[in-house]
Amino acid sequence: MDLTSRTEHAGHTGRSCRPGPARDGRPLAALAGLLADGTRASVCLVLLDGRAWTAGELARAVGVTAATVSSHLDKLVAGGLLAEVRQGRHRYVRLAGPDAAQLIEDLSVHAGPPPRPRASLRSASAGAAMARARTCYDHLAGALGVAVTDALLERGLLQQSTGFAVTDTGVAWFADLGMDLSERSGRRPMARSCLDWTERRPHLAGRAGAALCTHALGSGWCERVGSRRALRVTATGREALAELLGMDVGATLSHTAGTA
Amino acid sequence: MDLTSRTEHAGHTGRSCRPGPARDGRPLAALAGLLADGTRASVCLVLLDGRAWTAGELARAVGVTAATVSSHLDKLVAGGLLAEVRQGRHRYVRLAGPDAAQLIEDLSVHAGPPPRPRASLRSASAGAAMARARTCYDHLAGALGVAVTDALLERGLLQQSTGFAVTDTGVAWFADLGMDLSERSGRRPMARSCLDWTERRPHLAGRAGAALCTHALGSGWCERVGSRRALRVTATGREALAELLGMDVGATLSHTAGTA
DNA sequence: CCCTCACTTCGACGGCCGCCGAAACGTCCG
DNA sequence: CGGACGTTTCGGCGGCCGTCGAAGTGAGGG
Repeated sequence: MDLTSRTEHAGHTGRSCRPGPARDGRPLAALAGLLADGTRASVCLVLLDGRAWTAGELARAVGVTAATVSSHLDKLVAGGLLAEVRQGRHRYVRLAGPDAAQLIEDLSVHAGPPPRPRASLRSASAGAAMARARTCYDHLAGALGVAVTDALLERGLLQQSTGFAVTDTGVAWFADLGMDLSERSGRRPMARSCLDWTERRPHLAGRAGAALCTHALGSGWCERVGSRRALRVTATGREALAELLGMDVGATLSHTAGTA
Repeated sequence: MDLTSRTEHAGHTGRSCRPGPARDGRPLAALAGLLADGTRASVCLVLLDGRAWTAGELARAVGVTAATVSSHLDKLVAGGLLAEVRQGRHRYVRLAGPDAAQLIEDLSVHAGPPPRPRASLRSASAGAAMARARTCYDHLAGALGVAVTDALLERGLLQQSTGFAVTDTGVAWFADLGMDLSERSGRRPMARSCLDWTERRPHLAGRAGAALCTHALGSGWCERVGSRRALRVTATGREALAELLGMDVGATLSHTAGTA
């Protein structure tokens, strides 16, 4: 209530009140509050695979009642983090968009488990050890994502400054594979950097990352394993990655993380 | 009941029901929880000015008791978002670092007031209308920050791909002003893009942004107005910006936003 | 040495929120 | 049409948390 009066004050004059308008923190708090619950946070992390899940699936995945997850979904949808599609007696939800996915990713990184010292940062992307392949919302992640990104950088198809930028030759490379990166979709950048939890290294996201992931799945380079985010690189995928990017994808790709 | 039994099942075995370990959302929730309170969020937004505030100042700024703010500071410090320095009977707190500032900025943008249609995006950076100058953690923001960024881009000192990158000539330009950008401080990028609330346009942050802001304040280009984030461009600053960047900084800089 | 002041601790109040089981609602299917 | 199933609503329980005033702690200053 003290809070209320203060806000009325500052709220009406916009942001330009005298010495201490103290920009209202409630919108921020409302957004943060959506993720401030362990169950809701888990739901969002599960949805980072970029696909739509039904309410029941999510309930089982995070270990709560359908009733509980239902109310959580209400909040997440109302808060704009999730989008829903009702189909018959099913309620499908997915992340509202790349923005929401990015937000959750960012927070996850900051909240990350106490910065555990990594064994060998380099060896993780060194070919044989690249077991962990998966998707992150709509692009490739895990060791596979990092390795592909490294390969793109090495071949001059991608450039790293602050984030990533697709070079001219890179655009041509994508075009050769039937991916037109020029068409802008909303405000989404062509390339952007995404830091994931397991690798702690940036990998390619943005329109280019999404296109590459779609292509990888569509042309049989990778296939989903189980019902989650895990991927497996197929034989044709190994060939394609070797030919197109000079990557040496070991045979260890059969075991993937995140499933059993 | 089928559902029920399955849920008990999942509940007791932790969250590791077969197909999905369903990464634990609690770390994320804990971090989000820090900002999920209106008062704590307000405190963090106030601290975005990059300076250290005492507990009492913050209490007055956000309109709560000293006792209340004290407990909030405990949590924010424990959560790693704030750093504190005890000096005599004062407790100074500031944001823990650029990471924390960036996190709060990002969330603020997402939580931003319903995407209000901007009047004229371009005119806002057009010289005479650049009244709103301020700092954002440790770099220039507001219309001034955007205008300076635009000028840097126009002169080829900065390049925009996904984010920002300082060009070679840009590094030399900074060096001429006595700023050595080569020294890496931690993992902070040389240049990065920061999107602030008021302009809704990216401006220069990162090491280069911080160096420029420090230089602007140190060499008298700008001076703080009041006790908050607002800045005023001085006469010498106008000259310098005109000479070095060809900027036409109107005389309207005397009125600034955020103070009176 | 005492008074002031900034801050912290304590206790208590109140409210909000996540959780569940049970029951209701719709849809799909046989 | 009736039964199964996914989802939602409802009621109620329990716990956590933000808030304050009052008392306590400790540093500064006269």
